[in-house]
Amino acid sequence: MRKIPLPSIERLSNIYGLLRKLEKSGIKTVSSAQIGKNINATNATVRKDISYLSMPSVAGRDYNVAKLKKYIGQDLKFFKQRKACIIGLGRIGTAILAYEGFKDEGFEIAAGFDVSLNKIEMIISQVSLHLIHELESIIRSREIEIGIICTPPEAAQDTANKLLKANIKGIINCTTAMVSVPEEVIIRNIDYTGYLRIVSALISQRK
Amino acid sequence: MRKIPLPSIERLSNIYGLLRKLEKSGIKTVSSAQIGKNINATNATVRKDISYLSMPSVAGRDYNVAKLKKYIGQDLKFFKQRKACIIGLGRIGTAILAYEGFKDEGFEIAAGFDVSLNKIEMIISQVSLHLIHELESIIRSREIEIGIICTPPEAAQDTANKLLKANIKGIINCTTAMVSVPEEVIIRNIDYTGYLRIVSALISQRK
DNA sequence: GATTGTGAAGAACTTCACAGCC
DNA sequence: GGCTGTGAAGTTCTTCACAATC
Repeated sequence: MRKIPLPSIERLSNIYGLLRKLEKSGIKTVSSAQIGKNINATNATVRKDISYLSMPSVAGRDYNVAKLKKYIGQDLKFFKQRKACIIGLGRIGTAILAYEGFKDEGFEIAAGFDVSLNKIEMIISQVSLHLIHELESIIRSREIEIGIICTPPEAAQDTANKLLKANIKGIINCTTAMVSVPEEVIIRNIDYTGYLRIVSALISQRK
Repeated sequence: MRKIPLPSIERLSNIYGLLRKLEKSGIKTVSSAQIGKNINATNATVRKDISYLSMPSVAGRDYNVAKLKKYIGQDLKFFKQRKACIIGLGRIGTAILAYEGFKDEGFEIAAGFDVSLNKIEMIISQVSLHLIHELESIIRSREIEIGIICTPPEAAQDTANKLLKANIKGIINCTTAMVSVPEEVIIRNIDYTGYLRIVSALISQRK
């Protein structure tokens, strides 16, 4: 298996999500064109993406949903359960905390952190909640790989630094602040304002 | 001004967000390297991005924060106030509804929609809330350009179709479902599970 | 010395186009 | 006929490298 281009990894991740849904609704086969329509890509792009996988080829007919899902899962290591934690238990943090769907997808929210003892005591959750100063030791002891930052924007970089110290492998930054990390740490930003800006800019360009 | 590449538009949007923060903290100038560090890009990329703007060039010294911000805002049309609406008033929908920061960024949440009359009556918000069947008429009459889908995933495509019928220009899809739209409509997905997957896949590739 | 600006080179990604398969 | 698989072509994006500026 050669190195998969980054955009292909992102699309394959999306295709994987699509295949899960198709499987649940009992659909057995799917074409590159159908996949493309769902993930907003061309059929050629989809086929190329799939060609990076180690899946043995059966040209000429639609993809077998279960098989394709298996190979994406295998090559992108989705079968390995990963642990994440949430830092900052405001509205967004608690919304993510309450979401039940992660487990089913192979992710476990293994801890939540906040600076406020009050919040930690008040919030009802299956997830164990802790004060921020316990962050490093808990991440290390529970082998948490991904940190989801939901703090106020002012605290974002500081939180990221704490995560880096605990040797985190990936960060999802849900604040409006930009956070900088060393090149080897994976980071994605989920910033509603940022998305509104990008959509707005693209709307302008269209005309 | 020539056509700006899409990745450049995304980065310029982020740079704009950064400049806003720098301006607020009283910082007057910034270098391409500093910007790059904040948005996770190289200095060359940052300079290239900026070169697409209509800003007159002053080689040799750091960028003037206010001036750069002005030109990005002008060229990407951030000064035009845009209206958005939220469809689906669950946890995420109401969290976005409650967020105060959009107005300050030139975005107005001009309406919220849900299928449940109970929710519409119970939720306390400055934003006017309506039943879903009013979607099209309100989008048209209030000139809403962007729809933020926060419904359960099963309802996502259906909601998108309704938005398309109302001639929406951009969609931010916050469900785990993939939504397909015609090419001329801008769409971005904010899917926590999807981001976890992508981060997870990239962590695997790193090793 | 440190910075920007930018044509040109290079790298990465997408699409084409058609052989091969069902 | 409609599908996949893929080398090759084409396109887009990023980085280099260095002149110009402060």
